[in-house]
Amino acid sequence: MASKKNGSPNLDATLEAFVYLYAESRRVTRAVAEQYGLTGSQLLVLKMLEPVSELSLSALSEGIRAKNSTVTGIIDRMERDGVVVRKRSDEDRRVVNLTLTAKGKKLAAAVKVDPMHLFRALLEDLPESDAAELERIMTHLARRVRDFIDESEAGGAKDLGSDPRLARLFATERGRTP
Amino acid sequence: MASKKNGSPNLDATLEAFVYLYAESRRVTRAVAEQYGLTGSQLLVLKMLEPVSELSLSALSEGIRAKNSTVTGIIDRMERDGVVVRKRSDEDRRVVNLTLTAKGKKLAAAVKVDPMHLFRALLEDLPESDAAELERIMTHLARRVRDFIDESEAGGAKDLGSDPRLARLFATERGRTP
DNA sequence: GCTAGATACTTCGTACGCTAAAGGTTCTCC
DNA sequence: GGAGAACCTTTAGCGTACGAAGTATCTAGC
Repeated sequence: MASKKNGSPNLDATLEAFVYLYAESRRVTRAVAEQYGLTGSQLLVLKMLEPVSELSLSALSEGIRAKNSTVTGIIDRMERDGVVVRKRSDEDRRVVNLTLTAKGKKLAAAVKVDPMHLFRALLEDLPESDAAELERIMTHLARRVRDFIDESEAGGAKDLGSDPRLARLFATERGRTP
Repeated sequence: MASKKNGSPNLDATLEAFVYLYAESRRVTRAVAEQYGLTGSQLLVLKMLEPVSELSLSALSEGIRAKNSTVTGIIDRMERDGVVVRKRSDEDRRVVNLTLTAKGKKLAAAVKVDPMHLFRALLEDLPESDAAELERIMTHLARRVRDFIDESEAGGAKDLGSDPRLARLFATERGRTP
């Protein structure tokens, strides 16, 4: 059932499922965030700040994989809404630390969901052996991607799109049907 | 290695991997699209139009899970760039059908990559049994999410965020550590 | 045939995310 | 003390996204 006759599993089905889950997770995250007057990114930031006392803007940028200037804007709006406050660090006065306000903490506690909670609920319904398999495979995939990206960036190729290794990875030498 | 002592697999690791793959896939898609003067959404549209002779704007909207007014804008820009053309349907003159121009087709052929191609390459490197397992589990997950969403929407709950069933799914009754 | 309502799409207004480039402040290290 | 690095903000511009309102067209029901 999971394999095709010719012995190779149906990658397209896996990819399709992945794409679908990816698209739907965005929608759901957005819908949930909206209930609390937040955007998807803001919910993400809220949940990243919740467990820590404070976090620098750069650290946050890295966490949500966005540029500093993007995060500045997101934090501007969250500060305007009284959810978060900026505070200059005393150790290093270049650094801006972010903390949730009382309102922000209350909000974070009210949103009893991390962005991927729908999947968490579904994962918890999986047979245990499946969950174990999935964990093993997914973490393996993530590690491979991470290694690849790290390697790319260490090589100084800041523009991922023009990385020759990416081009190689993306080249359709296996001749998938067009 | 895949299970924790108490018998339940480590869902957090799976989720973390998923989130990571999700974020990275966005970045990579974007980077690849950029090489061809496209945005991520435009690449998606291109690849959706490539295999068909024409597609209505509504059908496309549904395909990429966006609203008509959003897609109108995306198509505006792609038409401006000479990649795609609009044509009123003859059967139903309300309908606008979309077709790739010669330039669009050439572009689609040049971008030998669907947005998830990085993952395809990685998946192809997986041991076959893993790929089979992953397919089974992922399609199962996707089916469950899809059923859930369909059911939600059939019930007339257009605002997903306020769907009581979602709220239930998202409720942290299992008491994850905050 | 004609009207009421549904459907397909566009337009408009608003907000957000994202980037590159340039600039201010502060730190570090020689 | 000075050069350069690190952290953050500002600015300008584009693309994405949505809801609400508007136009054109189709379909049912009378």
